Amino acid sequence: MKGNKKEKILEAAAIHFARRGYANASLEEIAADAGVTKPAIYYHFKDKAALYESVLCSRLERLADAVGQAVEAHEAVEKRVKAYIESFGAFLAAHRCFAAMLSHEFADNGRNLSDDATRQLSRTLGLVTRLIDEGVKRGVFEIENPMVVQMMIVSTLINHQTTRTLRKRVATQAAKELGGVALRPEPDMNDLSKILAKKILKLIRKERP
Amino acid sequence: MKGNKKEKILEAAAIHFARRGYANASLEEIAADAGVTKPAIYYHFKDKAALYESVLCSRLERLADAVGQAVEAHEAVEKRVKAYIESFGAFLAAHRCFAAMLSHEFADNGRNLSDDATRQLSRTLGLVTRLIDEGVKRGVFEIENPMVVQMMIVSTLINHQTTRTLRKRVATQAAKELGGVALRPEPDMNDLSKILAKKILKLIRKERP
DNA sequence: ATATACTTACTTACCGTAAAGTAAGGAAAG
DNA sequence: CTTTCCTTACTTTACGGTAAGTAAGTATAT
Repeated sequence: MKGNKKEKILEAAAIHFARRGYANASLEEIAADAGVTKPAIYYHFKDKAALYESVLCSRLERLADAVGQAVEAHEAVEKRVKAYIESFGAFLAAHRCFAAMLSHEFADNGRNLSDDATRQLSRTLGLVTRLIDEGVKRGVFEIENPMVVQMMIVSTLINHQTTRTLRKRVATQAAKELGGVALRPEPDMNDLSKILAKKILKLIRKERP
Repeated sequence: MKGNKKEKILEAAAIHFARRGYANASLEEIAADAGVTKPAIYYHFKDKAALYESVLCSRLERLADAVGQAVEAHEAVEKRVKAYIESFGAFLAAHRCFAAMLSHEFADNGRNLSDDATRQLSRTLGLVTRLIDEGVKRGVFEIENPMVVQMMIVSTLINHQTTRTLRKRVATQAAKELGGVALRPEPDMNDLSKILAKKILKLIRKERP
């Protein structure tokens, strides 16, 4: 009898934390989905917070690694920014629960982020700021406030993923209201990150007349 | 003594719903902050959902009105888009709880949005899509997917407001990690919406060479 | 080889707390 | 003296967490 139950718990926990956020996810439901009882969770994890930490931190770490590697594969700052955005998008597309967990954490002002989680998150967020600074220093980028660009990249990517079904509901509502406005097709995550990368670069590229 | 307690309840509720989201806001705490007891809430509102609805819907309605009026004050599509973004930003700046409530709702996929709330939200979100379409039809804008632009505008504005303190924490963390990187000043909401409007217009404006 | 001791990986049954919601009654205003 | 507005005291439910027990396997001693 191997410890595959622990993996099952982690998988179920990711789904529930993504759907309801930390506080509203129920350990009983997580246990049920994992095919165990609640105390089995306490056998593997100290408490609810430790389970959450385990689920979230592993992903934050992998994200920071993935984005870091993607960026390092290029030399030119423009390519690096493009790689950042696209690899961020690819990661979110591949780990669907993760964007929702981050979204809850953002809404909660990081209430449940441990120091370790904060550190991993800052690895990812700090990188784009450094990239932009680098570009500005080299005279390739021109920008008023790098913070704004960071926000545009990160929140667009994350919200696109998490608000998918809500947007559909709102769009349906709007179509009904205005009568016969066609629902338009939505770009998937990889399309989005490509479009976004192009647009962001257009925004920050220094124009040389 | 007229029903000023009801107003107090609504104010306290807005703060708590903004901080913790619908499910995690406690009626007991709301009542305490409003200077009444919990059953007083039940005297004025049918249940928790009705209180939430009342808090959220009034703001969604006012937002849709404010943005609609700001847009109608202009003729040219470019000015209209600018007015949209800046009035949206101004509204968020003036109603600080509101962005956080929306943020929670986004993270929750609109789980607690009533039909009425969804309708009000779609008034605001649908408007920007129509503006962009209009611009494209008139040959002023050029764009691959209006959805992406909508996301960039709305999620940037909302997340900027709600993640303020989290960003500070992350930035502090990053500064410590890298040693001596200066914390940069953050734009306030009105600066942000002005910068954002300029950038978004730059993005979607059709270039005529 | 087999009995003993111990560990792993759980389960059943329970506790304390906090939350939504309610029943019943009281003060104050007209 | 009735309506409005609120309180005290309660019920119910769901949750995080725990105490205690147990089946199955492993290591050790004889």
